[in-house]
Amino acid sequence: MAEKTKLWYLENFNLFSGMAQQSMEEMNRKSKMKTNKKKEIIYFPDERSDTIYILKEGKVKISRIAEDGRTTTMQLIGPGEIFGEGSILGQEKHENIAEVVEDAVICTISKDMFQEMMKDNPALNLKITKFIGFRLQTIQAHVEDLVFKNAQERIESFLKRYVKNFGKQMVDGWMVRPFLKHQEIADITATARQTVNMVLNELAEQDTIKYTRRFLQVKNTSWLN
Amino acid sequence: MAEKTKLWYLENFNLFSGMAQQSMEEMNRKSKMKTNKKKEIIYFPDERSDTIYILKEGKVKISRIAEDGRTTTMQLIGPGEIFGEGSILGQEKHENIAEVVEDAVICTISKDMFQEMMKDNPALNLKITKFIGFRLQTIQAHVEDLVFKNAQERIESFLKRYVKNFGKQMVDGWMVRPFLKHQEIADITATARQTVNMVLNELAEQDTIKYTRRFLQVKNTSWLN
DNA sequence: AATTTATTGTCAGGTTTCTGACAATAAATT
DNA sequence: AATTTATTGTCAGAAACCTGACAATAAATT
Repeated sequence: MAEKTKLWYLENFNLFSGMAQQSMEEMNRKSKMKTNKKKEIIYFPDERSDTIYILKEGKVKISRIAEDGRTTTMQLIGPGEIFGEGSILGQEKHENIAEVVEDAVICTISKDMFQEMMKDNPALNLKITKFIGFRLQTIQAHVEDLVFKNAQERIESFLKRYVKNFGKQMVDGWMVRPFLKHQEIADITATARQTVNMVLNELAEQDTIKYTRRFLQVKNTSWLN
Repeated sequence: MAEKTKLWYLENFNLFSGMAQQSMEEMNRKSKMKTNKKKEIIYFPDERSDTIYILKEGKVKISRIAEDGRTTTMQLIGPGEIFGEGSILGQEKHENIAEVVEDAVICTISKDMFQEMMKDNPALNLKITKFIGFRLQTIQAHVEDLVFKNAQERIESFLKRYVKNFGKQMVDGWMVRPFLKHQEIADITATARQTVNMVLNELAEQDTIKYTRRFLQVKNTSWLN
């Protein structure tokens, strides 16, 4: 496999699909690419937000911490998504923590340069706009889940989304690897670790899923809806 | 008091402050103004979203309904705020219901015209951008409240926000009028009507607030933080 | 003013889900 | 391979809050 240059990443990015060659090279000049290991923190709450981040590989977790130390995950960012979008929405500071949960390749570009590019690139502008709209919808769906669904339903519908977003279809159902710790699922679904354990084993019991600490396999595909 | 023309409203709108006279008149031509009575529905879920709404007077409630009929309020829109912003974020359909909860004066403009205006009006563009960022923050704060706060805390912090947003400062504390039904507060805070009742009476007990069905008064101002 | 309707007040279960505690297992380290 | 550490499995008890039921009060209607 050929070495992956930053331009290679940018070109394979649907955010930039259809962008002129010239703009592409401009983006390449103006952005930086970095590899971040698991557990690295990309930004903290209260840190100034003047950068936007584009994730090419890996996973990043966007979360919040309460004063008493409790934690909740707002969203999991996967390849092809941007984060830190608050910077282009005029937010001075980050409210969230962004932490790498699977070794990541991240492109960064200063909000000023990005906005400059958006100004004379309507296609990019439109894509960002749609992305923001999508983000807004996602968070509203999160609220809806918290209000209308019970713990078991929240856990199940998260698992479904997780598999659809990050899994691969195989002969014997869907497969995601690596899997998450129960505590991580609990943080995402606003439940307790023990409840996650219970739901997971119930699903395994009825042969809907099979899992170890390393992978999650959905055996009964119709469960995915 | 002079009759309120639409132009009068537009000019007193901070969304358009600093806008050129010419653009102002263009906006006036392109938008419509309407008065909506309490309980009128501005839009339903699944309705096409091709309009943006600017609220000058009154209150509008943005909410969601589950299949089983349960309801939750995502936000209360007050004078000076826009809603239906999904239209300019590329969302085909509304996910929410927008319902007038206090007789309202609403300006509407088609998303196409609005985007046209944004294109050659950087100041307007910036304001909308910031507004969207603010909306995103608000919803994230909603998630945070649901996860970290218990029912009592959610109700209290909603009351504080409500008073700060919609109340007037008086010699003897803050005053909001009209007040909300307990069920409405329950819908906003994702609690039960009876719990709202309990919290409200507890606060009245300790002389923090005083309320009837018509108004809410905060007697102990330090409670507001 | 009398009557009807809507909203608030109160209370007793009942449910859901969390907490804490510890054992069992798997993974990582030595 | 043996030992240490991290994660998962299991359970009992507790807390928070909801549900349902009905009475009391306020508002709206006649």
